[in-house]
Amino acid sequence: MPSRRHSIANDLRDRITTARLKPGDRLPSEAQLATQYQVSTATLRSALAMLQGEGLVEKIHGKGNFVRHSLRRITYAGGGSTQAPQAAPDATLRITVRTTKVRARGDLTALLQVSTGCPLTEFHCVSYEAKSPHSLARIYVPRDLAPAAVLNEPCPYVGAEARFVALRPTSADVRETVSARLPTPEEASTLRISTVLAVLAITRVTADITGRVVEAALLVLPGDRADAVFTTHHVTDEGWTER
Amino acid sequence: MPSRRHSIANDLRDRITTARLKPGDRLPSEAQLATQYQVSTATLRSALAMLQGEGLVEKIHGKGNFVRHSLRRITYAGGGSTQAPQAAPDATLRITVRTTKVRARGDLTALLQVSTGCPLTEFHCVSYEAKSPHSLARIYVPRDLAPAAVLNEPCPYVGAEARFVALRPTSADVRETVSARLPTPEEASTLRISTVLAVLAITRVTADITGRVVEAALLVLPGDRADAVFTTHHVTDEGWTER
DNA sequence: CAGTGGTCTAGACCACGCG
DNA sequence: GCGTGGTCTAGACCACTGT
Repeated sequence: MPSRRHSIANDLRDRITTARLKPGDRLPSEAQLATQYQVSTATLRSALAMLQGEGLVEKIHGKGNFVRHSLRRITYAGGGSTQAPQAAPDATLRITVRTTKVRARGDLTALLQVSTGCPLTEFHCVSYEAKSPHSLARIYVPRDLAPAAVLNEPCPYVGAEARFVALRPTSADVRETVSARLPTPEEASTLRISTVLAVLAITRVTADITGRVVEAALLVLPGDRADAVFTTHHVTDEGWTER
Repeated sequence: MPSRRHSIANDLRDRITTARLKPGDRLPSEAQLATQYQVSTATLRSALAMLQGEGLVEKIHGKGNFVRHSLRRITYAGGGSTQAPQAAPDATLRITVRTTKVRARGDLTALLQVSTGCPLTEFHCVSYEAKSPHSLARIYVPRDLAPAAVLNEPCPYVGAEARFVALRPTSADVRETVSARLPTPEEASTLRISTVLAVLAITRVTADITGRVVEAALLVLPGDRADAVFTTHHVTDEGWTER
């Protein structure tokens, strides 16, 4: 038999998916809902937690629980983004970039294959779609190979690597490691998602033909609306074919 | 100031990562821990929930809380697995396969590009590493193109597609869609993971050179120890165009 | 300030695993 | 049966958001 919180979650989920509760709507307060459902506030909150994990509800401290806007799905196109632009053509993404100079340490040294203390440029990018945080990226580039002209441009998290490819038309290898985890508290607040909503974490390392790593990107996408797509064309005789 | 449950989680996490609590160890009962930390059971349980989400602790109803064995990391190699076998060379994976005949419905029809009711063979695979559930796969193949000899073999979730490639040496396209989410209750119990531990869900669709979809695989990997890796070798002389 | 969610308590009762 | 975790209660007090 379903537990109380499952029943409540199911009921609220129904009301959301059948649009009786519409995106942006504020739910009754937790105290009111608890009274309506004849449960304690703790039980009601655990029901809401399930809906948060599914990305249906967003809690805002001091304001209430809101039905999330069903945002456009985010598609991250793997393989170095060569096949097509991955943003929807009509997507209006606003991107904030914070550029800082840092020095390699910890995992970054291994990713970039540089020694500890190596000077790097960090791009801390947050993209927004209509005020709603959309994705998060930290991109690291060794400072000795980043032309200043490139570094000072606004840099979409998906575009930095493409720009470098354009500048240096050598072959490059891209290695993308994808994992699923819960967000760090900081990531959760930046993306305005619940700490119980899984994120897709992509680590992308780009190397030039000499094997030198020219960029490492740590991307974080909200799991409720992000997919990473990788398309492989197996080749027998002829060269690559474009889709 | 960190909340009580954060302090407790941090303390227990320390005791686990510094091996003062070793893999397989049973923690004191929740009531005992609550007394030790001078908190209520509810607070203590929420601290344990954080550690579950990180994959450090496994709760077993009626038995206790256990420090998880740190299992070998799972690496899923994308790109159709042509470059290398993705299982560690010394991995001892035991795989159970349940083969059933089903008919296409719902999302499957779109994935396989067949009509509703089309006869399919479903492979329901669970792989184990030393009794510990490791990964979960549901693989669907249109029944009219699956040689019986292949279908009756034990079929590792990673190997079915490679086997088909070997049998039919035509070019093939592989499209892998990766997402992060919380497991369904069924997936959580099969993989013996917490329902708050994110999973990496990979949908892999393989097509032959004619564009016919020959296989759809739905893979679920525990997020605390799985990565999917995609490697792309860019070729310059072949005429890629940017944007 | 009033109203909201966030944390926490000190219990109760139920369901599971094992001897 | 006993000890374990799973669910739930009816509060209390704190922190944040708006007026």
